[in-house]
Amino acid sequence: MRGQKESKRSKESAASASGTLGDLSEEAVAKLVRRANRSGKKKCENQLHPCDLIGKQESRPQRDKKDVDATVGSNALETQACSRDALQKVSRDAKGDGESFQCSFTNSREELNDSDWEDGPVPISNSMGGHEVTIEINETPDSRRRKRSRRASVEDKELAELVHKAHLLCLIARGRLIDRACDDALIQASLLSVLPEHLLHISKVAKLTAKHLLPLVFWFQSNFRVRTTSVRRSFHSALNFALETHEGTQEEIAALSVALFRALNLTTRLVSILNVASLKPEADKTDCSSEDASRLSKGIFSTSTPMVARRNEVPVSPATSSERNSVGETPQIGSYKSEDCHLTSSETRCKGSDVYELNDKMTDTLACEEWNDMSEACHTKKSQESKRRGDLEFEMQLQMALSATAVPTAGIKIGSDNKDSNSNVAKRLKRTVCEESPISSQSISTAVGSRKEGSPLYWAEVYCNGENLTGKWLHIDAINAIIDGEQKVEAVAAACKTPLRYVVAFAGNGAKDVTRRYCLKWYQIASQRVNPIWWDKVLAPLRDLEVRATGGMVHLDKEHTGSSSEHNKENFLNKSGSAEMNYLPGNVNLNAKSSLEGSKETGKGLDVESSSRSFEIATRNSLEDMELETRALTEPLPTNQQAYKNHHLYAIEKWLTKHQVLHPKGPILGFCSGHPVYPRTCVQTLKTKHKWLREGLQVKPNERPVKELKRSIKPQKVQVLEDDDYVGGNSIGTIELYGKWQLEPLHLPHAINGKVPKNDHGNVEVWSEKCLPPGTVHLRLPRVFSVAKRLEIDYAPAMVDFEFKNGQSYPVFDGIVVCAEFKDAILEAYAEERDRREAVEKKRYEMQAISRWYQLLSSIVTRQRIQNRYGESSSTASAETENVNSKLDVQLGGGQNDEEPLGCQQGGLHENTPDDPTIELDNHEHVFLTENQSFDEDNLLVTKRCLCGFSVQVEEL
DNA sequence: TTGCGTGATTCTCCTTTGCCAGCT
DNA sequence: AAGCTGGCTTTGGAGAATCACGCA
Repeated sequence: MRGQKESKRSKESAASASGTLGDLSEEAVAKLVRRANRSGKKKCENQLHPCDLIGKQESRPQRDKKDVDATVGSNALETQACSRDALQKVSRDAKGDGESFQCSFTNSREELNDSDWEDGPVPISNSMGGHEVTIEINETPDSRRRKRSRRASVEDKELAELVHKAHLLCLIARGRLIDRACDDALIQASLLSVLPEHLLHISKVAKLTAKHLLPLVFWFQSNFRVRTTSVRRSFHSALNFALETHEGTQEEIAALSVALFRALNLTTRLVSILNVASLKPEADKTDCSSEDASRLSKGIFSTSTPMVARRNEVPVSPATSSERNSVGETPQIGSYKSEDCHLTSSETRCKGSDVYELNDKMTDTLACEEWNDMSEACHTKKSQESKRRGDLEFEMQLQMALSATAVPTAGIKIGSDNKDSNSNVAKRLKRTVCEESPISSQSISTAVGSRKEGSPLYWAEVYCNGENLTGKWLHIDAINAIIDGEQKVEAVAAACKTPLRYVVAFAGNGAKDVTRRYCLKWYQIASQRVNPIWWDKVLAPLRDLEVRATGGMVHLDKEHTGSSSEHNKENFLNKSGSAEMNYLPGNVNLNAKSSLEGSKETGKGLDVESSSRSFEIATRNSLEDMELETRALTEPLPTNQQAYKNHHLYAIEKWLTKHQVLHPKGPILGFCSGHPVYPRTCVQTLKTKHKWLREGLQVKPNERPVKELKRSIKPQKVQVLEDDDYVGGNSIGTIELYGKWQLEPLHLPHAINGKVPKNDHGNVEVWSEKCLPPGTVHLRLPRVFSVAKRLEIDYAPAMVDFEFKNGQSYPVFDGIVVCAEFKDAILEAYAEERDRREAVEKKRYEMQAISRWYQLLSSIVTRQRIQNRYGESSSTASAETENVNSKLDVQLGGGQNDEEPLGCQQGGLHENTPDDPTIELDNHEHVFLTENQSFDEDNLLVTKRCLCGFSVQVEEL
């Protein structure tokens, strides 16, 4: 079983290793669709639209041991029909679109789970048919226990990973599409045509800095606004429309800003957070409905931003903000202050309640969009009546927030029927929305951010050669007029519950992962990202394209380079360091390591310090790689212990596994809850002697085991172990573990005089090439041992693995190990043997064919004889026989020139009228006399004839 | 709200060198 | 008679991973 897994893994890795981006995506999508189709049947049973709930409960009243007392109205049939339709729709979705399938599924499950909001009796009034349906659910005391969700199986995880990968590829494709649109000459020219003349000079600035970009960004932000509604059309035409109306989705406005920067000859990237489906099964369950609903309507990227007006609300601009303040809007949620520019975008952008109500309804409506074909009635009912407690709480939050901030509530439309319940809910609400807060708190209320709305998803990066002496990619969010706010992105995204797992910069139809620039807590997202090898393979071709588009040479001024590198380093440290971050990993040489890894990755990496001595020119790309690598190595120490469990940089002893040890035990980088923090590089994995042997290493003499583990002994094996010590330990029930520093290369005995050194079992363990005794070779050929035996050459069976069957391990052999000098002789003999075997096999095959032909012909003859004797009695049988004969004539007799796949025999069968009329056909036995047979030299066919006129053609072998 | 500790549950890894009947 | 093939009583325990819950 493990072997199968490994072969599967190796196949996958081989496919991914050799495949192009297209292959990778094709493979991932194909797998996904296969899985979706396969699991579709299984899961569809559980997938019911929320509107199916009643029907479901009706049909299975005892389900989950809940006592359901249902008075079913006359609409039961309608409900059942709805269920059927829903199921059919789900099946279609599963075949057509894996993602929507999953989302719909999750969505429906979420709805199901929402029934868990209320405990105890739940009266549900059904207004559809005028009949009341009352369902009382009495939960048993241990129902909470049972609610524990089933843990994700391996299959679920694989499916989630496939969805994740496919989604990533889709998002990358989308990003490239937008990036291409940003390069459109017409759009760029149009943008330039509306740009004030004084801003055109920015393209001539020699040393571009954030300050130069400030007026441009302000102008853009005041002239373009974001709306949430989008029309289904191609992105390019949508972009044109947005340009025309100065209004568009966040995606479009961000693209326009990038196009504008590019039109001004600024090296610009479009940066996007790839808000991808979770890698872990059902992790998105709770927020799938809103998120996916927005995705469904707005394309793959959802569009929203925290600081912009919604819907068709009057755009917020610096020019108009004062007016708006005068009518009561609050000061704003999100203003960033640039370190360099002290830029403040102090605008009033509190989200109007009507807007949010719209969003709520939109969300619900859109979530149902997938379903609305199924049942209009169900849909209507849902959208009108299924306001959940979360929605009510949210509305109350808004109401309280607005009253607190004196926003006119005229536009707020909270249903009067909900007011009572709202007041109850409101008692529990202590937070207010839109409260003013300092910038450090990111100015985003978590109450608002509790939804995924409002997360920054798009921005631009402009290369400013005047920044940091060596140049710098500058974060510019033109939608919100934020410059150099890269440190804030993570916090804002976190506040909006948008995981910052992938931040990708697009340029020149390529892409580059720049997540490191925006993410300080890498350890938190590392586990949520896809396998880095796969990700690197996907991005590799795109990275080249991106480098070609944005790469440029950076002249490092010798006078300043040293100081600039120091400055950079300090800058990184200051940005990434926290109060607890007083140490760097002691054995990590920042420059050396980052340079090394940067070089590995790009092949062009240059160390700033070394470059100050030997190079004056570095590429932008290499400098950026170095910056990102430096960030990777200078993460602040996490403040919670559990983060150290799988942290890539740091470790605390408490969270080491039993096979891990700290060596050397130091330096201590800091403390977390009193536990000393060590560099992860100090963590060494321990293995038994036997395990090291498999890697071609052996323990040095006189080395003591670092650790001894107790070993559980199976009862039936105690006896065995009493007689023979376990291979990894020197005493019963103990496993001795050694570290890598206690090892040396494996020294195996040499093969002498053609004798292969064998182990106690008379074989050689070949875990890898390193495990072969010097002077020997491993011949992995089937039955090669017989050749060696025949030649009387010493050999040893090569044991390559263990197979676990029936509770026992059995060795798996593959080929033999022989002395190298016999290799050629054995291979030669093996080839001869193989030829001989093939010849024998061929002969056997031909004989078999002849035998089968003989059987066939005999049966035909017998049949013919019977036909001749009894044929008159049955005209039907006669017709049949005639039919058969005619076919045979064509296939056998008449088909002399036809190709015969067997190629060994070809026969013609001719039942003619007897030449000699005296011959009795009834008891006649065919006799083929030699003088009557003829030989066709061209076709090598012998025609044998009987006196009765019967002839057979046989191919001469 | 976040983090920690604990307990419950589930999953994964590790284990490790036949034997025999029937068929060719 | 020798060699090959395939089926057997298809483990079970430890530890890792994950989740829920209470508490601070």
